Amino acid sequence: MTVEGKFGKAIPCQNCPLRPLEVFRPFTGEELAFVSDFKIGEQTVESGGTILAEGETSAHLFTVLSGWGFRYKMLDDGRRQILNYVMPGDMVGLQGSLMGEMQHSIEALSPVTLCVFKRSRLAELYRLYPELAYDLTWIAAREERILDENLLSIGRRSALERAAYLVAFLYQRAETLELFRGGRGVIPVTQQHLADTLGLSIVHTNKTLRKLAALNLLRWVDKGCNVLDIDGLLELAGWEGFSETKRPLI
Amino acid sequence: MTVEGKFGKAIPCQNCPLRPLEVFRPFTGEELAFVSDFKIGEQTVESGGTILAEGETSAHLFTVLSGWGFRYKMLDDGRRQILNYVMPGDMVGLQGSLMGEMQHSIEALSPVTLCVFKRSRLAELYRLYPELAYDLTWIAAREERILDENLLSIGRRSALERAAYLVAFLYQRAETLELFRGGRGVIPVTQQHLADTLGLSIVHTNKTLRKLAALNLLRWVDKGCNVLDIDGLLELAGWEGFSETKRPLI
DNA sequence: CGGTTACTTGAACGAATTCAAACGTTGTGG
DNA sequence: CCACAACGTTTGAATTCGTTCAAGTAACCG
Repeated sequence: MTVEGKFGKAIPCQNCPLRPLEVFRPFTGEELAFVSDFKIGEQTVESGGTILAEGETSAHLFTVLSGWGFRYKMLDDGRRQILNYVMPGDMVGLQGSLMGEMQHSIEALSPVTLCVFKRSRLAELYRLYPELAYDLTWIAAREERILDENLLSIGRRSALERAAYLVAFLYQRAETLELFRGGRGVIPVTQQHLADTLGLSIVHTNKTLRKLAALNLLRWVDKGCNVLDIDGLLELAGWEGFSETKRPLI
Repeated sequence: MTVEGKFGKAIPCQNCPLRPLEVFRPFTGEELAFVSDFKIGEQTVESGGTILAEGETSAHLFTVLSGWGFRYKMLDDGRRQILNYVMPGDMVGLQGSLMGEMQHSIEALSPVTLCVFKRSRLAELYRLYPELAYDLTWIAAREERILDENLLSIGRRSALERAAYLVAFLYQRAETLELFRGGRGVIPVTQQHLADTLGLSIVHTNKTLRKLAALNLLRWVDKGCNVLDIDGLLELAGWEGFSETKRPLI
C-alpha cells in the first residue's frame, strides 16, 4: 500500500499556515526540509471521529494542522476522563510511537486536518537532527506540565475554581494560536466534554457554568463557550495563567 | 565552585546497583561511559527534605539512586496535590531542565541518594547519543502515561477504587525494583500523603483505607502501607496493572 | 413533524468534608 | 524516669458539596 494513495498532500511545510505564528520558534531551512520530507501527507477526520484509538499501534504520528480534539481514557463501565485537548500545532500519537500501543484515545471536536508522519523515521530524526530530537522531548515535557496542572485542579480545586481554570486554560491556548481572530471566539465543546474533563457530573457542571455565567465571566452560546472575562476566570481559579515561551512545531 | 567539593562521588555507573535489575535495558559500553562521565557526583537528601523546589532553576538534573520521594504542586492557600512518586531509577528535574524553571516541587519520603548530572551537558547528549536522547523522550512519555492513569483515577474512580488503584500502583512499581525483597514490604507513606494524592481529605482517606483493610487487601503498619492482596486491589480498582517493558536507566 | 441532542432546573439522596476529640507512639527536656 | 509535646491514626457527628433522578425546554435534522 502506497502512502501517496492514502493521504492527500496539500500544504508543504515551507508554507505552513501555522508556522508564522508568534508562538512557534523559527526553524532553519535544513530542519524545515527534513520535516517536510518527514511528512508523508495529510488526513482529515470529521467532527466526532476517532483520530487514534486506545490499544492501536498506528504506523503514524500526527500533528494537528487545523481543528480541535481531545485525548481521553475510559473505564470498563464507560466512565470517561478527558485528559487534555489538542489544538493546531499539537503533536498527537507521540506517546504511542514510543511506548508501542496507544494508552489513550483521541477524538475530533470539530473537523480536523492532520499532518501525517511515519513512526519508522523517528530513529532517523534522532540520529540526524538533535535539535528536533530535543524538541520532541520538550513537547513531551510540555504535555507533562499541562497534566500536572490538570491534576492539581481536579484533585484540589473546588468545582467552581476548577471550571474557571479549565475554561481559562482552553481560552489561553486558543488565544496564542490566534484561533479567535476571525470568528466569535467560541470554545467548541459541549458541557458533557467539560464535565468529563472536570471529573464532575453533567448536572453539576451545568450549575457551575451557570454560576460563572452569572458572574459575567463567560457565556454559553450555540454549542460552545464564550469567554467574557479572562482575568476574572484566572483570579477565581487562583491561577497565574499559561505562560509559554516559543515552542517547536514539528 | 568545583562540583567535586560539593558532591561526593561514590558509585561509578559501571557498577551501579540498579542497573542489573531486570527492568532496565542493557546499555552499551559506550553509553555507559558517557553516562558515567555525565554524572558529576552524588547528593543525599534527608527524609522530608526538598529535592527540587517549584520556581527554582537548578543547574542540575538527577536520577534517584535510592529512597522514595514525591512530586507535588500547591495552591496559594496551602492545598497540596501529589502528582507522582519517585523511586530508584527515576529521573527528576528533566521537565525543569527543558522548560527553564521547575513547575513543581519534589520532596524526599525517606533518605534519598541522587546521581547528579549537569543540565548544560544535555545538548551534548542529544548531539552524540541519539539512543540516549530517544530514552529521555521515552522517560518523559512514561511520566505522561502515569499522569494519564492518575487523572483517570482521580477524575472518575470512586474513593475506594481510587485508593485501591493508588496502592496497587505504588506496590507494582516498587515490586519491579525489588524494593520489597529484604524488608517487610512497606510503602513508606503517611495517610496524609495518600490523601493528597487521591484528592481526598485525610479523614475520608482514613475511612477508605480501613475499608480496604477490612477486605484484607492491605494492612497499615508503623507509618506505611503493607499490601496483602495485590490481585484484589487491581480487581477492585478495575485496572489491568502497570505493564512495562524494559526501560532505560540514565 | 417526530426524534434526537444539548441545556436547564428542582428535589432527594449520597458521598466527602469539616469539626471535634481521643488514642498510641516517639522523641525531648527537666 | 517521667511529663509532655508532636505527630499520625482513628472515630463520631454535623454539614456541605456533588450526584442521581426526574422532567422540561429549545434547537436542529431527516
